[in-house]
Formats: sequence, C-alpha cells, structure tokens
Amino acid sequence: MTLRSLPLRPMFQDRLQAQLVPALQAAFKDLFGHDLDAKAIGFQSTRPEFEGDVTINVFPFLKISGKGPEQTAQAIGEHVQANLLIVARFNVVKGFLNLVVADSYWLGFSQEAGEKDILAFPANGKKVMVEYSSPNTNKPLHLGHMRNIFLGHSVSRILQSVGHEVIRAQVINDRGIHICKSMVAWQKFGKGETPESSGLKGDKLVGKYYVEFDKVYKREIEGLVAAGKTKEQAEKEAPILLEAQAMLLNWEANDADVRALWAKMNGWVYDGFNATYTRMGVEFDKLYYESQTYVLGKNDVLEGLKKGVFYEKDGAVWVDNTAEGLDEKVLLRRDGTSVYMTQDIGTAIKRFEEYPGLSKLIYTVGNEQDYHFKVLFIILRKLGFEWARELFHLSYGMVDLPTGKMKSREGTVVDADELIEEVVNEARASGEQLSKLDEFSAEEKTALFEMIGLAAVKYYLLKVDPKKRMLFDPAASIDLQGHTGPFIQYTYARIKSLLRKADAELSVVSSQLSGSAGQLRTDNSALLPEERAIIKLLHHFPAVLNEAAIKLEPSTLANHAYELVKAYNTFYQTVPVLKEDDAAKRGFRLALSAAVAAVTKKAMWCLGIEVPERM
RNA sequence: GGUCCCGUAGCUCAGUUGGAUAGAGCAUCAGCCUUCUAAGCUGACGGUCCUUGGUUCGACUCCAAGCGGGAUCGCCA
Repeated sequence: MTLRSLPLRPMFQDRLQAQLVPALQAAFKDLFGHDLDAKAIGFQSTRPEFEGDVTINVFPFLKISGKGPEQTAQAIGEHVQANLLIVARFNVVKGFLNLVVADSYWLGFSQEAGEKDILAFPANGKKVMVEYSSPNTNKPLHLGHMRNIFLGHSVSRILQSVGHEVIRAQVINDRGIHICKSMVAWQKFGKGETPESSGLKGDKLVGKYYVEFDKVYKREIEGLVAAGKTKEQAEKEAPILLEAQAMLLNWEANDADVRALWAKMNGWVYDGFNATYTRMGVEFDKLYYESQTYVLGKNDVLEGLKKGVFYEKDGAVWVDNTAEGLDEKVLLRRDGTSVYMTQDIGTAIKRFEEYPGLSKLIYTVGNEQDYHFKVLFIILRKLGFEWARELFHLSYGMVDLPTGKMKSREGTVVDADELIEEVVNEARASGEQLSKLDEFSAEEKTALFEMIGLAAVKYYLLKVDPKKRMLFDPAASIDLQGHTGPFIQYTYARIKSLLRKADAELSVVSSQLSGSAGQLRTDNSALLPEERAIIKLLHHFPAVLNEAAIKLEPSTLANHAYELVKAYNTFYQTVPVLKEDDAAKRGFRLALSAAVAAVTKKAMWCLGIEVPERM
C-alpha cells in the first residue's frame, strides 16, 4: 500500500513561500543564469539559536553557483534582501542562509488571522468515504475500537476541513458464528434476561452471554478430552458449538424464530453501541449491515472467472497474485460459498455504484489486515475497476497494555464505557479541588468533566502516529497535565477568559482588534519573540492541516496544536495583554490571542475534541 | 521458513523532501501565584538515535547484512 494516489492537494505553498520562491528564482537567474526549480528549494524554519525565520540550505546549489557555500549564500541573501521587501535582513552561517522576515509581514498575517479562518479551505467537490469502527455485534466496544473510532472520525473531519465532502460509514458485522454463540448461550442460560430486567447495557448483556458460551465450550472440551478425544476433535465436536453452528444454518435458512431472536439481541447491542457513540461524540452517515451485504461479491467473482482473471482448481475459484509477490487465494469455496474476501469485493463495488462520484474510499482497519487489503485492492484492479487505485487502507497499529497484549479470552480487554467513565471521574476528582469552578452549577460541572475526560482519552490515542503500535498506559491516559488534551482545552479557556474580560473592561475590543496590527506595522521592532513564535506557528498551521489530510495523520495536527498552545502559555505568562498601556499593542495581543483560540478550536474539532469556554 | 512493520533520554512519544549542537511530556530535583485562570510558567538532570558496514560535502533519516520485538501467510472472519 502506498500513499501514491493520496495527495489531494499535491503541493502546499504557504503564503510566505509564495513570495520567496519567485524572489529566489530571480536571484538564481540574475546571479548564476540558472532557472531554478521551485521544488529544489528546501525551506526550513531557522533554529532558535540563530537569528532568522526561514533558512535555506545552499549546499545543493554549489554546483550551480560555482562558488563556496558562504559566498553563494551571501550573494543570494543580498539579492533577495534588495528585491523583496519582506526580507528585512539575513545572515550566513556555514552553508545556511538565514532570512529574517520583516515584522510588517508577520503583522499583516496576524491581522488576517484575526479576521478570518486561516484554516478554511474551499470546497473541492470531491466525495470521500471513510469507513471506521466496524464492530462485531457479540460484544461491547473496547480500547482497540476506540483507537479505530477516534482515528476514523478525526480523519473524516480533517478531510472535511480541507474541502471534501465526506461520508462516514460503519460496517456492522451483525451475522455469523459469533452472534450465534451469544444467542445460543442466552437461549440456554438467559432465563429471558433483558437489558431492562438486568439493568445491563444491551451490548454488555449480549457480551455476557458470549463469555458464558466460551466458558461452557471450554468445559465441554475438557470433558471430551477426559473421555478420550483429542483436543482437536473435542474443539470440533463440543455440543454447544454444534448448536451454534446449527443456529447459523437456521439463520441462513431464514428460520423465523432464529431471525426473531437475532433481531432482538442485535437490537440490544445497537442501543448499547449508540449510547457509547453518543457519549464519544462520533457519528455515521451510512450503515452497512453484513447480513445484507454478505451475499455480495459472488457474481463478481464468477464474472472474473469468465474473463479469465481468476481460475478454477479443485472445484474452488482462485486468484493468483504470485506475480505481485503475494500468494494464491481462494475466493469461492468448492461448495460455491463465499469467503470474507468475496464479500469485500462485492461491497466495494456496491459502494461505488451507490456513490457514483466517489473519489476515494478509506478503510480504517488495524494493521493485522494489511495483507488482506493488499490482496483486495489488487483483485479489484485486476477486475478492471478504475477506482481501485483510489482505495486506501488506513492501517493503524495495535494498542498494547503495560501488561502486554489485550486478549478478550483472558479478560484483559479495556472496556470503552468503563475507560470513559474512569477518565471522566478523574477529571471530576481534580476539577473539584479547584476553587475556580465554584460558580459552576452541577450540570455545568458534569458537562465540563465529560468534555475534559473525553479530551484526555481521545488526545492520548490520537497524538501518536497511527501507523505505529502504541502503549496504553492507564495512568498516563487520565493525566490532565503536560502533553494532553485537557492542557490544550485549558489554554483555550484561558484565552476566552481573557477576551471576556477585555470585552467587559475595555468594551472596545472589537474596534481595537482590527487595525491594531496595521498601526504597529510601521514599527519594525514591534514584535516580541514570544509574539513572533506564536505567529509563526499560526502561519504554519494551514500547511500542517493539509499534511494531515494528505497523510491521514491526525497526530500531526495534534502535535502542532500542542506546540501552539505551549507557545501561547509562555507568551501569556511573560507578556502583559490587558495590562499593556499602549492601546495598539494591547489590541494586537488580544487579536493574536483570539486567533490562537480560533485555530485551536478548529484543530481540536478536527480531532473530534470539544473545547470549553471556561474551566 | 516467506512477506511486511517497528527499534530515538529511566518511561511514553516528536523529529518535514538527507542538513547546523537530535526535541517534548511524564518521572526526579530547584525556583515562580496580594498581579490577565498555577489544569500554568522557568530552569536542572537525562542520548552509543539497536549493531556493523555502505552511499556523500553531510545520515536518526537512504541502501545492505545482523540482532531484538511484533503482525501476517486458512476452502476463518
């Protein structure tokens, strides 16, 4: 799987580079008679220990200039400074040309950032489907689902932010042997228990019987082994398993009783899932039920067989991917029934039929299925579907616990509802100690702690590169300090408080905000380092959002949001805002604060995280 | 065994297309609230970027081999 087909906005040039590139090209033309390719210029931000904002490394250009690094950098620097007003001065260190961008440029940008949404991208008319969550209906959602759900949800919002129309899709694996196991166990041992009678959430109740099934199954295996069967035989012949298998056959034969039980228990599960989704703040536009799609694909495979894309062996239909470095794979069993792959072929085709303009389909699925999707995409390409190149497996790493891998059989899974409850309680525990929340009503507090707790878990799961396997440390995940979601929320609330106070005390903020940057623009030493740092991070944000959209990496955005609020906190703690006497400076700092708040809110929205007005 | 992914501070993670003295958070230690929200800020401590070769002006980054960890390779889903 490559990102080859992913770039949705291939090159992102920020507004500063848009001015620097032509100036540099002109310099190369004038100085060395060379037409410089824009892509050859490597911009980097200047390291803090040197003066400057943008650094250009001239080593790659020595052949063009025919001079040493210092002379080359010096010559380019002089030319650019002379011809581009926004370059105030420059310095050369070894082969590095450090350009100092004039305050006037930063002030101009700040003004823009205060007045409009710098993260707004125009709609591009492209339609993208993002599939995520995809639970089985036999047990509750757990930590593994949480990484999936938050990742998929965030990616869908990021794509939406850069101008796509996004369809959020959930596949619900509502049929199969797993749900039959829960059904059999409930029938045998449930005594008519319901969510109402037990007080259990529907998904928890059904999950309870799935566990119950497994217990009985294991006991039966032990009994059979004691009676002289081999383990393998016992695993196949345990009566309760045979019952579940029989039930699956009855389900497929449309047996009315089985279907009714199935509908009832799935209904409980959906109520449970929906409660969890609502609390998580995630949503879906389109639901695909496996019970309705599992028959798909068979005809497509048969057609492929006719076309010679597939072949027959031992009565089964195969695909040969050895040329692609993969293996051969069965698509239809000897008895003519489908495998999982067949179904995925069919549903992909169906989705592109349903959404004719669909330009991309993203599957948010764990990396243990890397091979499966590789094969799926190759097959669809072989079947001749143009859109097959627009399929993407958003593959993410497993979530490990400090105790090792999560295993449902060993009861080491972290339940989603319980985890959320825990982290919300933690937010409450630390929040209640702060006197500043005294004026909050009970309802306001509850809403706030909910918001903070969810931010903690979501941010914890999203700040790590999705491709990488990550460790879930329960203690760290409920942390509200440092590199966390609540820290970002706190900074936002801090700014909002400042702005409220400004409004009340000055009552002229809005008129001061716009124009104040303009007033400062004539003074070239107006900007403090703390202000400059914030402005540069704001300036970089659209490129970061774009990158997050191209790479489908919320972590990029999460980390940049953290850097921004960190820089803001430093500013806040060292530079007076309301206490500044100079009205222009005060207005400028307020506008800058407002811009940080707006960008932070948008970035957090892209992560699926809400921010409070006070905390 | 084949294929794929990963290895950066005590722990968890960043690190742009190869660039200057590799950065954060947590933990530990030391400071900062009669002053705009201390869920904050400042500083200290902390590194064989798994190892060895190679490519080059330059490698945490690219290539090869090795070591360590994981995933996957079913007429399962």
